[in-house]
Amino acid sequence: MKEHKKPTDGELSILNVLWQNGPSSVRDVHEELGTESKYTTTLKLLQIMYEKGYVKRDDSAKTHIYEAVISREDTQDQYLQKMIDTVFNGSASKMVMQALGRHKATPEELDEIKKYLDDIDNK
Amino acid sequence: MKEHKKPTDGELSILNVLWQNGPSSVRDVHEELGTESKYTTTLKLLQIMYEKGYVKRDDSAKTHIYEAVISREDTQDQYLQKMIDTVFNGSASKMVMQALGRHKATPEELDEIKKYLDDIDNK
DNA sequence: TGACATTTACGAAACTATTCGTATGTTTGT
DNA sequence: ACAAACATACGAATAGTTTCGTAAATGTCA
Repeated sequence: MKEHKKPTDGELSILNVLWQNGPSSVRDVHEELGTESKYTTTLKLLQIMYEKGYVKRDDSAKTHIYEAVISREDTQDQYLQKMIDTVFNGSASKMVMQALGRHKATPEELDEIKKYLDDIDNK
Repeated sequence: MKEHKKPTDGELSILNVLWQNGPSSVRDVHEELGTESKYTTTLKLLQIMYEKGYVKRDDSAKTHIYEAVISREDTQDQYLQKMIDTVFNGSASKMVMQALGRHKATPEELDEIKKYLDDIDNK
């Protein structure tokens, strides 16, 4: 729940891999990314993320294993908060409605969201 | 509905002023921003935004007047789409529920969203 | 062992965004 | 007209991110 700075785009794509797959080697991450860029680029990024405290690593073996330290939810919250503040003038509801309007959520999704809203009310 | 690249943070803060206040001089924008940075920084940013086609300008008088070309809604959509894709794995409903979850929305806003959902149903 | 593959470490280039200093041009007021 | 105030143009410094080349260390296997 600490406050980290918002990860960069490159860092975020790596975090997505770590959140999805759990602790991974640099090579695992690199291949999962399926990126054009070189292996050492992924390595460098992970090293930077380590210095920033976004990931921890097990370097007891030759091949280091990296693991996300910041949670997906907290990171999502950081992005959400910033977007609400800077793009939607602080209005979460505007953002939500815009998202529902243009992305044509399925009826099932809309029902799910309604239920969710009712749950919030009944608390 | 054209496709521009996503504005940078600095550009976005300027666009917010232009959307809010309409066509404005550099000085108007600069003062409205209330930023620490110098006047020429705001000027430079606006000139760059002009080159990128984010704004148009009336330079018939000494003091140029800038006006947003890209719409607030389209820009919001660009940010939303990117965030949904990169942070919420493509799920708009996940994003919505996370946004509503952590007291980011007031009870009034929640009601507003409910109404909005009902409207969608009844059509 | 010795050649080869794999991995980390490190420095620097490339790119982008932001910031500002300075030069130059234009308007205003006396 | 002339000085002061204000505006734009422009180049360059700064800062952050991403990229990669190269070197050094470690592991593999015939």
